[in-house]
Amino acid sequence: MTENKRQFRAIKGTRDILPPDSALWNWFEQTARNTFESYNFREIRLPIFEETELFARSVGADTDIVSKEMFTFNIGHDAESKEEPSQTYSLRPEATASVVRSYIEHRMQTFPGNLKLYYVGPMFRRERPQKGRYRQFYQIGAEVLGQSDAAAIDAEVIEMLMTFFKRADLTRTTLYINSIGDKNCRPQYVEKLREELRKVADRIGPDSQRRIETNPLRVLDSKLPEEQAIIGKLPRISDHLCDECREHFAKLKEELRLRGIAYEENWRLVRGLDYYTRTTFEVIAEGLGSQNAVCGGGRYDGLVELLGGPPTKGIGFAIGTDRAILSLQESGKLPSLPALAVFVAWMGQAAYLTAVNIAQKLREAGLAVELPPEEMKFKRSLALADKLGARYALIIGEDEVNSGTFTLKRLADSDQKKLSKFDLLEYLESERRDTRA
RNA sequence: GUGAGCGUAGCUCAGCUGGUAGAGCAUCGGUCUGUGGCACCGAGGGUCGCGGGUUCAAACCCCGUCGCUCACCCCA
Repeated sequence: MTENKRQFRAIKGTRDILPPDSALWNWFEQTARNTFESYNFREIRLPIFEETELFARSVGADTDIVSKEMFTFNIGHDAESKEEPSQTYSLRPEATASVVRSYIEHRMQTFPGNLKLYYVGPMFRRERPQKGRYRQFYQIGAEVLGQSDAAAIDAEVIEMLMTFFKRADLTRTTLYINSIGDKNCRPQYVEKLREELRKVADRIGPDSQRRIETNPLRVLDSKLPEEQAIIGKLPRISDHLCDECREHFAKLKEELRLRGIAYEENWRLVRGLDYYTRTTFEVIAEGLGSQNAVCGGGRYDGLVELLGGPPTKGIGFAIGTDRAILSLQESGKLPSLPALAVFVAWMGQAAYLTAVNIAQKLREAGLAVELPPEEMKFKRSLALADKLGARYALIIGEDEVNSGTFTLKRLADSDQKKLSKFDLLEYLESERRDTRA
């Protein structure tokens, strides 16, 4: 094998986010941060790997995510690392488990009020990649943990989410909500659903048949056209919620209405993670493939206890950044992001010193400046400025050096003027303020 | 894990019934020693994903393999 010629490439399901896309990503994530902080959420930064057991316990050992989609590795098995005990770790497939682990570890129940946290970062699932699905993908998520399970919390979380989408100009989305009951009423419903499904088992596909025993709720989620009529006649959880859950769901809808949040009830909306209770919600967007959910979330009142913490209520969501960005790009409604402001077109060694100095000044003033490291032919210099998308070319040659001025040329319309150093700084700074606002 | 489609230059693609590769764009340079976008000229860049088979001859046909894409499952 001649390994020296081998081309390395990003491994399956991972990808590079290159400029100018990276600017769009930063803007999107920054918009989320700004929105969330206006709701008094604060950022938590978490490890990207944890003990495998944490995910098994929280997400659910029988879920696809844990049973076959985690990147898991062992350390401490070889002699060299004998200081550390043998451990099995996994790259996080989602972040709620880590937030809850951190909540318990740092006794955050002693923090004042409801704890409102958000996170931004990569997640890892070993699935077959397709449109809008990657093995390393990115999520922006938020969680509220505390003693209260008031429907107003659910509503505020959803309002915040939809407000963010609006600010990011990710419109043409649909919010679906549902309640899947709690540990009192859901098991009864699931049993009833199972009974009904057994009666029609011969008329549904093998996947759905299998789920009758493993996870009857998932049958409701089936997309097979031939199963739709049958599914439509199955008992609905909304008719089988206990009084508390029914009231909570009614309250949520009332809260959403008074906040002006448009939603659609979707009795077939079930979520794949074991820890959800009561409120579940999902946002789908246009311009995506079959993976069209850009956000999923719900309430998880038993999770903190399940992981060994005090009785605590919780709710949260996770936005799929890759998909949201994809939808944004498909919509064509992209924001105009800061580009190169000034290209310094200098000629001759006499101008070089001036060029270096003014570049420093302009950068200090917050402008993006490109200073060619080597002398270029003037014509090529302007051509390059154009190709780099600069708004201005700052021309410094013999004339300018002799007269102590600068020639500023606006590339868009070729408008050109001679300015003193003071006027130049003044002019560009005010121009920057105007375009930023 | 399952299925389908596709792999020719950095990108988008052409290449007829098999005769050992081309265009546009992009990049770099020239026409053009202080004025970009245009035009013209030129250059670099490809073991046609890889391996095997059939054939006098394979980018093209056959088999295998790898990769990518989309879909299923499931999920953001």
